[in-house]
Amino acid sequence: MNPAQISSLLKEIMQSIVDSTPDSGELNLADANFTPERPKNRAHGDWASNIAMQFAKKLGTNPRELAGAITAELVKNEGIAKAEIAGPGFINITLDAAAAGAVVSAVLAAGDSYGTSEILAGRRINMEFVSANPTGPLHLGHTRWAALGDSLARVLRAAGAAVVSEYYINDAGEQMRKFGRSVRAAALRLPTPEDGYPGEYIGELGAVVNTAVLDFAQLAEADQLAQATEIAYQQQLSEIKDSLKRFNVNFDVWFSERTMHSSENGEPNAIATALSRLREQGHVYDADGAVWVRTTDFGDDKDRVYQRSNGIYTYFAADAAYYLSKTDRGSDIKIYLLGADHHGYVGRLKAISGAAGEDPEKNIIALIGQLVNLNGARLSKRAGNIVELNDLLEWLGCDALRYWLARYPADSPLSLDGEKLRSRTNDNPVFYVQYAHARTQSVARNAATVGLTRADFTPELLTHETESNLLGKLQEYPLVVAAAAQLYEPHRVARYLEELTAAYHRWYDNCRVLPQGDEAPSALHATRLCLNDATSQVIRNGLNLIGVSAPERM
RNA sequence: GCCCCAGUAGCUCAGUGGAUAGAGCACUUCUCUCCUAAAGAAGGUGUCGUAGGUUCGAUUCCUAUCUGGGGCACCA
Repeated sequence: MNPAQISSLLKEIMQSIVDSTPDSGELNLADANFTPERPKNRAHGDWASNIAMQFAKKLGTNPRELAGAITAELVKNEGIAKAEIAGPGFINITLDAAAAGAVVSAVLAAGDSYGTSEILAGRRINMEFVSANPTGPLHLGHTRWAALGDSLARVLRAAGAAVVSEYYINDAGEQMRKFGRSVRAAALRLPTPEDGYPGEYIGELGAVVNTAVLDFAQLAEADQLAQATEIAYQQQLSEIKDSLKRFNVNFDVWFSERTMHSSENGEPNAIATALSRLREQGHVYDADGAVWVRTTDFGDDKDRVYQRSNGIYTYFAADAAYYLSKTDRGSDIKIYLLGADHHGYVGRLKAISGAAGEDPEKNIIALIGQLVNLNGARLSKRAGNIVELNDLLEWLGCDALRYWLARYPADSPLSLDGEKLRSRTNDNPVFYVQYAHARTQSVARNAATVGLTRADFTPELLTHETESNLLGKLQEYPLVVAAAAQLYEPHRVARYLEELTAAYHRWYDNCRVLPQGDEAPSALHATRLCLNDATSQVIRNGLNLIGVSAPERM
């Protein structure tokens, strides 16, 4: 019996109580939450519900009395060993061992899909994250969003949403020109221009340009700039893609800002088209020679300039056109993962959404995250401690880095501690979790060598306290994935895995799976082997959601 | 000035309105002739920043306030 089944059972019972109570016509059960919780305290049973407290007042009774009526019905059901009233009106449900053990076969039958659901089915979600300028390598500042975004995309998909993950490439505008000038200078061995990009990688890109273009120095300056910009851009972008690939981060769409500036056959480009759309909606006005959008109508601090008095579109214009493009390409919900230093963005984005006739509160989800520290030191160019993603991967490995970045809520400050991430103890949770998986695999391998099979699965034999705990954890997994998806909080999966593997390790120490010595294999051994395998499966599924490998040996 | 985020154990941090607020680390002890000891067991910590409010019930929601971080361009 799983939480979903208990939930519908509770709902059924409540409905019949409501139906038989006079003057309860306005009571709406649809809004109530019937999903039981896993109590912290084992003495409170396997599952607990607070619905009696939610409804007592509305039914003109007190919580304990209502709970009594509900428990009387509950115990009539097969699989429920006990249903008790506790405290102010909690209902504590204890399952019999067979009903609790049924989760094992459910997990094994579902395999990789255990934990997936359809709760977000029909949602079309666009997720934009990282979106670093293609003018330099990815560094620590980008890695948190890469890890979090990719994990969230996986979690949302597991909940049934249609997700497009997207990287916006700022390949137009002043930063690109600056980049081009810097690379040209490097290729010609000239000093870095004022306001140019520093860094060794610029020199390397200059070398790439010289290799690609014969007699680069002989070209006219305009051609040099054009070639240097283009070649360095392509090179840098492909390096970014490589880094993200090594980081196990996938993007479905690489969206080039340039495509919105260009047009075919004299048609207006996407940015101009977006402007006329906004103008038709009546949100655009002209003042001081510039073109403005009245974003204050939609809660922004101040109106924003769309096209400057010199005719050049602002960055905001590209953002607006890009936003509309996401809608046009079929996404209802747009998720943005932004650093705290960009949260000023959000007001503008919501204003665009409102101006386009959407509901900003529903169509935009802005996840604002705190920046990452390294060994306690703030990251800054001045301090010279910008660390490239590639270096971090080399130093710490993809698994440790991704796990660490995924286990904290985005809005929580986060510090990377190199020593800790390299350590192989409880200090470093990724090893703890991965080790548990390796253990499950080792048990399964040994079972094969002693000829233990899974045929005699007998769930009612799983009666040890540590078994009951472990079963409860396995049962919880789908709830955790669903909550992580609905709250956009992938870190819940990581935290859950730490609890699950702790339960596994305790069980492992208390309940031996394999027969010892000359002992003949029994149904208990077989049943425990199944529990071992089910745990293994759930650890794998969870690690996959956060993009971390599940090693078979360590 | 306005806006966003954080404040929970000595440290790093969990905690979608519920029962005695939890992990890990650090400290002290135990447990491997037998499935991976990268593990497990035992030992004690809290004015949940402060003050009000909302209700059966608040670390969680609201208001005020203190402290720390970040943000408020015809920059990109």
